[in-house]
Amino acid sequence: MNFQVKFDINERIYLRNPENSEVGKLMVKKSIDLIYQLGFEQFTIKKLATEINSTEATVYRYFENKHSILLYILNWYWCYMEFLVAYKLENITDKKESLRIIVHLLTHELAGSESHFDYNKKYLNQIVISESSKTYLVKDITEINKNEVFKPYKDLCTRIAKVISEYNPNYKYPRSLSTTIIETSHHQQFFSVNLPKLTDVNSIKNSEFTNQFIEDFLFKIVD
Amino acid sequence: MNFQVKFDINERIYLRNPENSEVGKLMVKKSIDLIYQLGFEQFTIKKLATEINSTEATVYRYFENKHSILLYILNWYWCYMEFLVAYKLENITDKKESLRIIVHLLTHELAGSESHFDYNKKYLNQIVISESSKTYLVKDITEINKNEVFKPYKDLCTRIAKVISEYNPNYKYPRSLSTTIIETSHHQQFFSVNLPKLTDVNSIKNSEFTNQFIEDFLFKIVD
DNA sequence: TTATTTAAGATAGTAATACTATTATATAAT
DNA sequence: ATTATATAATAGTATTACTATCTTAAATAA
Repeated sequence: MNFQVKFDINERIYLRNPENSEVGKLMVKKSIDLIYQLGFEQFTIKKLATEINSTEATVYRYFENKHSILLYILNWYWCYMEFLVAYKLENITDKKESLRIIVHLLTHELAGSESHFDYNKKYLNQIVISESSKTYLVKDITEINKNEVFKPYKDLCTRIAKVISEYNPNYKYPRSLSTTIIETSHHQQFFSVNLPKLTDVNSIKNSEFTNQFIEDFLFKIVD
Repeated sequence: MNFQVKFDINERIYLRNPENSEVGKLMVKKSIDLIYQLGFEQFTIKKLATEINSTEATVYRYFENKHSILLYILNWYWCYMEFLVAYKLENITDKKESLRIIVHLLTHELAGSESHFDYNKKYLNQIVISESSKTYLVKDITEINKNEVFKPYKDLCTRIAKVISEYNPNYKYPRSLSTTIIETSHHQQFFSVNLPKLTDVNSIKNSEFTNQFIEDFLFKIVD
């Protein structure tokens, strides 16, 4: 079975919906490729324009600035992750198993077709790990937040918090625990690859290590 | 009682030691003020030069680029934090109490004189919360890490991990747990102020909330 | 005291970036 | 056939992250 999912990304993130044109779609896809390759700081609108055989002016007709492009990508990811959580938890009654599935989803690469039209899931995963905090660690966070651009992240957090509360209704910090496992899955994966002394990785794959670490601590907390 | 502490910051972070001159010291102090006020992205060498009544050329004689200035500030913080942990844990035999002290230190503002010569501790604290991850979430992390610029962070991690292992020698992930409580103290404080829906803050102060959350979380894991 | 070293200040300049504005052209809808 | 709309092409601005050079002031050594 194979299917595609589409999400309505918050209109206030873009000036013109990139989903509605070929250049627009190419723009987002190539942004993912470039941010993965160069890192967000070295990624520029000029480089993106060159990559899509177009001009800076065209890019600026879709996005106000490069921060908006990152936000767009992350919004897509948060929506996709929430969809995946909902999908994979369907018909699972065992709440322990539900939590295990969530941790697995958060710590492993997104599955998905690697077609030419699709976003590169491996790249997207790396962007989430290395760049996602740059969407909110900005001085004008309050202004940006007014546009509800973090709603998909909050929704994902809410959904996970709900499962935590169903598993243990007495646990006092379901939302904070939810964001902690999300953020921890990012920084432990980053550290285990780049600054391994900050972790306890051994020979196993970093995603597997992070999965084990988070599963271990999650159940110690909620049990 | 009042005393000052000095740390030998890794020589590879600066070109000329800012501690050895008045402009140098002023440069670091004003960088803290400006990064706090503007955020790291809006902070520029030009603005810093103007602030210290000097020129960009002078700043560049001390630091290669603005990333190095952030690294210098964070290195100072990590050294200071490790010193504080060592100092506050002196003569404490109860390991549970030791862990409580560590969590308190990580989640509360640094104490310290607010003299004109000292770094502004309130600002420094905010920089640690909002900007510290930008020291390592960069594409050239591998290159940068070769200069041992993250040694103070690793040392802090090692020291906390040691206390965790002394408390519970069977716990398998002391280093990862150590970095997790450090990083969690940052993002939960940030979220509780700026994106409170991602947390469970109520009316209490965000540092107090974060302290309670992490203490609860830590002891459920290591007990 | 004089000579030498050293750091800071003043000034200028470059390449890259994040935009904005304008016009011409191609395409699609009416 | 006309109109609306999007894109491409081009140009331009302000800011930034640097680099280079030259002068001046101060500290140090002979």
